[in-house]
Amino acid sequence: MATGRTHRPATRSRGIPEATVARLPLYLRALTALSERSVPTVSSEELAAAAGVNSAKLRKDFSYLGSYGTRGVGYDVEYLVYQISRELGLTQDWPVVIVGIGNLGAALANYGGFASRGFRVAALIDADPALTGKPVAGIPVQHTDDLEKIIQDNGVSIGVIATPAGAAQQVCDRLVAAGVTSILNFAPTVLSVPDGVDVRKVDLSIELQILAFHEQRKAGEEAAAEAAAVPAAATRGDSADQGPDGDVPAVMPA
Amino acid sequence: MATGRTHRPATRSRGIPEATVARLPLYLRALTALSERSVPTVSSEELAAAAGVNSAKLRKDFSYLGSYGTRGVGYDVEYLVYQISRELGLTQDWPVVIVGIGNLGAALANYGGFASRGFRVAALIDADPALTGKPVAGIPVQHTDDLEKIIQDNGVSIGVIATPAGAAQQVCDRLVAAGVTSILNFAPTVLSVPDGVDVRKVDLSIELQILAFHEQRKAGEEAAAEAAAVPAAATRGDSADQGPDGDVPAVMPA
DNA sequence: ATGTCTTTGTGAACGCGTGCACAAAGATGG
DNA sequence: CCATCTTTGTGCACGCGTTCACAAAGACAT
Repeated sequence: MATGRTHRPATRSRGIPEATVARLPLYLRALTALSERSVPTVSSEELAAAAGVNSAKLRKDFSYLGSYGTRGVGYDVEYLVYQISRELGLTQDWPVVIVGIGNLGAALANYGGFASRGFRVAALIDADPALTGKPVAGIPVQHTDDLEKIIQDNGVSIGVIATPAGAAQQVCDRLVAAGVTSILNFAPTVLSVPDGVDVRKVDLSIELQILAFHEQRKAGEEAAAEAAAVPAAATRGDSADQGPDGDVPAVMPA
Repeated sequence: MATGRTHRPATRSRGIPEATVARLPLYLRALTALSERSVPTVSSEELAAAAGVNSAKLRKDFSYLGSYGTRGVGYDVEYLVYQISRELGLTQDWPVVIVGIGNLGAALANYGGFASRGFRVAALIDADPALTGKPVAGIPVQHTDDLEKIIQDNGVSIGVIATPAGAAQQVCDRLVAAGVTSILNFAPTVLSVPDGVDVRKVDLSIELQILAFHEQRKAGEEAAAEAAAVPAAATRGDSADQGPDGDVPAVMPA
């Protein structure tokens, strides 16, 4: 899960809870897969399993959208695909610009999951003059100098920042000034934006750090379990073992 | 924010709430920046601003770790960096393998944010024989056939999946069977894993879809505001306008 | 038409996370 | 040594999200 949210606190957009909105794309993906297999209807139980959530939660989520199911039968797959798409705004075309065409930016430009969901990469932008004009994923890279013009000419309202951390805030400011109101930020920085602009953050190293935390805890529990398996008077209690629970005061400096 | 969690429900690992764990890397980043500027101490207010959170939340988060502050002064930067690093398990070395060396995998291999936090890319693995032996980010790509041996020889417990969706579950199963217990998944699929294995998911298109939802809502509100600005009897109420609130029944099929 | 069976939609209870507001703790100056 | 000032640590209340459990609704067979 990408972390960071920077949303208006809890605006309950049109009555749909934020947590539900975050799951709609999940349901949509599962439904699309069913649709491709020409499955006509699906029960909340089946769909929930496919999306990896609790069925009660799924039903409650759908209840915020309306009463789209048929009791005793389930949900019509095609109909639900359409309803969720419409709710998410995917029935319209969203031109997107990607700023910062390094490894990550190039990967994003090549990512297939965008086009299939109404997102169109309108332009790639980079500050390096050596890149200007070079095609990436079939689209020529344009120079940062033209950022404002590109945004306005294409009516772009969603921007993706894949620059180094140092450049992110500056790029963000220019995007916002040019009219962008939603930003997906891959740079490891906290962006400050005016009210009315949404920022979502994806941070790869944060995800790994969270995994490391749980990994460490698992290792600690294992060690504790092993220690507990040894009846009583094993080699223990002496060196505090510096396990993840080695809560040594470590000498407060200053 | 990467979405998807697939964690044990609410195990309150060692008493530290999951939400707090997710913010620790944020604090750590801000603190590291301060440390590089040789700032000796920082107040909860300042640090909270730098990390983009509420200061009360930050203090409560830290209170789960222990009483590491000094009233009237603030927190010692170096000390706190150490404590959070230790808590997250970043004081030890975490060998990581990346499976699937396409655009995204290559971007991840080149990502600098790993090495600086105790993560070491132990190996790159891909199923394409044409890639085998080719260096990416200075590391030669190895073939999927050797996956199990690589995991075991390097004592890897964290795996990153950057393969196409179709291959993800199979790769996941092999990783888990070989001993991996934490997985960061970039493939757009729900992975099923046995108990005791943590999966975190990062899905680029989901993030964009959530932004699109809010973007659409903003456009709708704007339109509504404009309509409201016109006193009363404007051209309205006729075609339902098909705005984001055009909740047309749309003819239930089936 | 009536009964049975399946599955939805939701009321209600509960738990987690957030933020306020303040008392306790320590620094600092006289 | 005392007063004042700053900043932490936390008790408390509130709201969101999750889950249970069940009544209502419709399909389907007889």
